[in-house]
Amino acid sequence: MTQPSFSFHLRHQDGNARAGQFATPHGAVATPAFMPVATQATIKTLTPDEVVALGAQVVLGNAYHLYLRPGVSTVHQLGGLHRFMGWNRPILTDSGGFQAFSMGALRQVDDDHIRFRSHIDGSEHRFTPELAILNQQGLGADIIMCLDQCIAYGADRAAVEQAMARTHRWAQACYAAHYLSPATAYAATAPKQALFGIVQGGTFPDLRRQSAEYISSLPLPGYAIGGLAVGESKAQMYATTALVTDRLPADKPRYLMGVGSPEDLVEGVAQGVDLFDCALPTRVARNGALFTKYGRVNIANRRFTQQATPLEEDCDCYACRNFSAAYLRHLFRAREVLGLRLASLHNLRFILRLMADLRQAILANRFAQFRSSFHDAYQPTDETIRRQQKERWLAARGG
RNA sequence: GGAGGGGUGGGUGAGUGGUUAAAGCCACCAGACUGUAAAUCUGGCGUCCGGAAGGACUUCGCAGGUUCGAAUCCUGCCCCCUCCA
Repeated sequence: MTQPSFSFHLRHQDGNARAGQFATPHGAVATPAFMPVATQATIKTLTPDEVVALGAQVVLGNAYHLYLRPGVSTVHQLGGLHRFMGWNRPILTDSGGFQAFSMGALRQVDDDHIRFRSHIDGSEHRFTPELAILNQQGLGADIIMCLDQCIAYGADRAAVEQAMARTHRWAQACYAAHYLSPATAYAATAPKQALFGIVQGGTFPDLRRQSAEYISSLPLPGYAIGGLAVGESKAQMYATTALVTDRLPADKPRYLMGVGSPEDLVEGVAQGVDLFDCALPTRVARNGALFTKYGRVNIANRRFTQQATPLEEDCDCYACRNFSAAYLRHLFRAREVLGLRLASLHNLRFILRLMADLRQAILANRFAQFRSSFHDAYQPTDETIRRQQKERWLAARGG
């Protein structure tokens, strides 16, 4: 399917890391890029102007949440998602497949649909590939996603294979619905939307290979890697990412879904990923965890009580340019809403600046140096250290 | 002066003979969060040893007493609150 408005230009490659440009009807996205998450048509606590000022080029909305509330037709009648949320740049919507994974007891997955109960009022709904496409056409995002089945880490091979097979069938059905039978209620928006496919396969190398090959055989303008960052080790996640990007076409954007943390973004870029989205920076910000170049800190900790200087002296975010770490700590302890906003501004600025720095490093052919100096400074969290120790211990024990 | 009520771990507040180192909430101290059911969740919170399991010791205004055993019962003292005068 030829969609000239969605051209991807690979500007430069340094090792496997890529710097490119992805065109959409609402403007171009310089990659590698991070998409802040606006599940319910808002980056929680921030205005679109603020999000633009942070350096975001594209944001992610969620078709499942917006389908339940306020409803796809409502958004459509109000002029589409861009106008509804006051964001006139590119938007990507997720299909709702991930909610079938994350909402546990409320859903049931069958071969041709996902059935779920609304977390809002308990009412029953179902998504088929065709409905997932229809919903996303109604919302009108620039990039829409195939319905897929994300499966938990630790599931046995048969279950992972089954989920992968469904994902493949659904991808074919989504492709057909979006590109081959456009006579839907929202036919006018469809040509202005790029549909991305999603690779699944858990952490089984052969399944991932198989999935990457199948999904990339569909003539789509971009390909995503799903089902990662769901509990597997970072080593597995990075290895799986590398294995998949190796088999995706070089001339199309690659999108690693649901990633990530600063260190994961650097590693994703190193494996040749172009697009990322993640709730982590903003969610964690609202819970008081802030990124610094030396690692993550909890701003509510006692050690910040008297810190008159900003959390990061050389950070150019609004919070660090105007307030002391002690003030941020105070806002969190006092449960003031400004604390949530300042923390979100800081974390998103940290991530978006990181992406810009990665892009510059690639263009200057110094990605490897950037990567290693980043990791030298950025210390993993206590929990990550504990996990790595456990993995080493299990590996040693297993021989 | 009279009548009544009450003093519990940082705060509040359960507990009225053993299952109580003492509920719950708050505060405090940490940790987690990856295609957002999240301004949420988890752990710790008398002292000492221990990674933990666990163990030792000291606690319920103060001092005595009854009892195998007391935050809980008795006596005295100190302090606080309410109402009446």
